[in-house]
Amino acid sequence: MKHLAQVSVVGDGSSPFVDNYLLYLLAAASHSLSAKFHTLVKQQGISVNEWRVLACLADRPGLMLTELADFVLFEQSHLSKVIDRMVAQGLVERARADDDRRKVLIQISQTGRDVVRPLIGAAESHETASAQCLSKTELIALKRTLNKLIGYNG
Amino acid sequence: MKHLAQVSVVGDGSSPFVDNYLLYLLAAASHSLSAKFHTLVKQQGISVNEWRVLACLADRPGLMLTELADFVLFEQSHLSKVIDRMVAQGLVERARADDDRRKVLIQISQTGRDVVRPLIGAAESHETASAQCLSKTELIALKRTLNKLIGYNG
DNA sequence: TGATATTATATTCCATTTCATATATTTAGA
DNA sequence: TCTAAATATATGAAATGGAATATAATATCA
Repeated sequence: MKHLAQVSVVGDGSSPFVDNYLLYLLAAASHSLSAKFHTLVKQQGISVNEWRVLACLADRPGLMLTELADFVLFEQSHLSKVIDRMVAQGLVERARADDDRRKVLIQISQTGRDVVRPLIGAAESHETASAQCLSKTELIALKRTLNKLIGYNG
Repeated sequence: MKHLAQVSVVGDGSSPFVDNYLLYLLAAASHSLSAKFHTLVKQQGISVNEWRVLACLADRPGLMLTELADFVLFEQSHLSKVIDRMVAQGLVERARADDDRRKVLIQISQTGRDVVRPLIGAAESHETASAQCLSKTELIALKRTLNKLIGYNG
């Protein structure tokens, strides 16, 4: 992505709006950092959506579908279809909750774990490489700030 | 979006991966900050894509299609279709460049300007509200850091 | 100049995603 | 308990998005 200009950091209401617009900067940063890693993921034969689901499930096996959807930032109906495909591939399994038979709990399979483990390693390397332009302090501050924003705008 | 846990800021390789993964935090922040504003945009009868195009064009009228696509983070073929719809709505116009008749320059129309102006105001208010949880210093540092990342991973 | 390569955009085909709604289960209240 | 409301997920139709490719214009170079 070509970022066409670096402009003032504090908005004064006059000059270009988008360049200093927080939502744009977040989207652009997310987009440009993702590009290379997503290419790598696809080369492993799994889609970006599948990677996201697997990475979340590696941390939190057995989330119900709606919780997982919130976590991976998908629409519920969308996740339901993504899970269809992943079940077909043997990456995850659906299970009904005992206490509430409406709930579908998503379990990562052994295959899923085998697929995701090396990708998590690759993601960590990629993060390190992508953030080479930041000091360790800056990176920590960035993450702290992003967490604040996420919590505040939940 | 429900952020399920706040975990350590520095990755130690053991505990949950995703919660401290930069790409996830960027995507999650982008997602949760966008939600309310995107609802507002749609209530004005324009799509999020149209808003993005108009906001960029307000700053940079007359970009060629590919440049605009890079800027708004769309695929070229996708933007071509979005522009079709926007031309039909009278929001923008296509013009061939004199110096190179392959190039299509996208011009924002007066209607487009009228539509986007109040939305830019709304976007500014929304940004201020969303970032209430940050100090002014933190917000400036965040934007500076995001710009660094965008530049480094261009 | 003529042939070839490159660049910019549009189009086609197909997968993905969303919106609205249906189905199933549970909860709350009369 | 019975009924209505609420919740969780799935499904179908329609819109959107992306990869590959077609078309058109320009650039390169023998």
